[in-house]
Amino acid sequence: MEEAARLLAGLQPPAGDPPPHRLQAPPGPPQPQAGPGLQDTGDILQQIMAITDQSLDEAQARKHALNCHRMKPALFSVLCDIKEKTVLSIRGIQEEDPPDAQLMRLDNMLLAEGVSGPEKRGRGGPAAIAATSGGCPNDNSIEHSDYRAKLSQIRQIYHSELEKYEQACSEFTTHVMNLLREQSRTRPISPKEIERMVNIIHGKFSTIQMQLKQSTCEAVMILRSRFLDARRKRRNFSKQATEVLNEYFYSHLSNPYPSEEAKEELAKKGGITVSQVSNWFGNKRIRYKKNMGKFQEEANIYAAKTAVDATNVVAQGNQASSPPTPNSGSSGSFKMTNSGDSFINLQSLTSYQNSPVGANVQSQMDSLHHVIHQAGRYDSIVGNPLYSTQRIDANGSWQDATTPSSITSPAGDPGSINSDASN
DNA sequence: CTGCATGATTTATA
DNA sequence: TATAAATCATGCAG
Repeated sequence: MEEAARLLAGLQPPAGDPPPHRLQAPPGPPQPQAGPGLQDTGDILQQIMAITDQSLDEAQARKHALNCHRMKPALFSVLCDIKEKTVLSIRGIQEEDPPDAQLMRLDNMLLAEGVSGPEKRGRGGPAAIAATSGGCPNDNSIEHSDYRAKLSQIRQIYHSELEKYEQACSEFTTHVMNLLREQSRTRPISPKEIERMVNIIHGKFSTIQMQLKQSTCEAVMILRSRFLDARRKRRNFSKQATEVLNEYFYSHLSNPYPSEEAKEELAKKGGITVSQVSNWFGNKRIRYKKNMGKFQEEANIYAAKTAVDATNVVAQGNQASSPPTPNSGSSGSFKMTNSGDSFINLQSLTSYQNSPVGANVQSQMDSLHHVIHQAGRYDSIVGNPLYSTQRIDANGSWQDATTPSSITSPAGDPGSINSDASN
């Protein structure tokens, strides 16, 4: 065995030669100082090298021949010997695992975005498209479904790629394992080494997988940012949403601050989000206050509408259909007592109802109040926002306390405060 | 193209 | 933290 080792040592490539490139052994003569045993070993090696060039059957036959070669056990033990020495140095290279933090981050993000993990098909695919193309006029949901459709597209690609990688990985692993098992008959390969090789392969493939995850994450991020940008692009609310919001606004003109529950209700009815409701009321309050003349017609329409509705509802004895009114009754800053004779008229108008006074009556009073105001003074004060302003001002409710002059001054020019629309 | 309408965002304030 | 006020940026009718 020792002799064989020495012989083999003579076959080692020269120092400068990169060892892995010797698969196709040059058919040149053996080493110059070749001895008799060396010739045999060289032959064997050469045959091994040439095995790739052979046809499969031929290769099989040659392999068999090699296995039966008289020098084979000696060569095998030499290889075992060499291996024993090199395996130690290989051990040290082994452990290099901890790029897991990033992988975890990617995994978490993909999970959070719904790309990986269980599929939740609430309204992602064709169903959502059908719903939006049908009756639902909600622009928001159109964008929403668009976003979801794109996301599910990403998800699909991700999963198919992942599957492909996994399949390729397992195929390759199986292939390598078979190869190694096969080769273990001619050279010493322990099961542990096979396992190690498998791990290496898995490592390589998981690197690819991580790249896939990374690019998927990037795609999702881009999609998200685009979606958010698109959301920033203003889209007008549906008629339904505007209707619902205006109804609430004008029927709660004395205190147009919907509670959280009311906002949710409105959001649901209008098919928009709660924060959109908040935005809308913020905009509406400020714009209404700034130029009431502009809104008078609208106010009339909605006030009359809701007043009629509420009256009908109350007449039927059903009080539950109106959204809860914050500060209804005597609570809050709203003071009805200052609103003058029209309020008294309003009281007499509404007093025919025998139902208990509650939110509905409050809203009716708001609505009717507005109508009465318009009916009484319309011909003389049409378009003058100061009239309505006074009413709100007199109620001491939600007028701007910091700029009372523009509201209370009877000679104020409505155009002068209409600065909002000028930009 | 222009000007107004309008939803969203930003900033200040209580 | 909710709201007022200012501002931004787009939608849309004329």
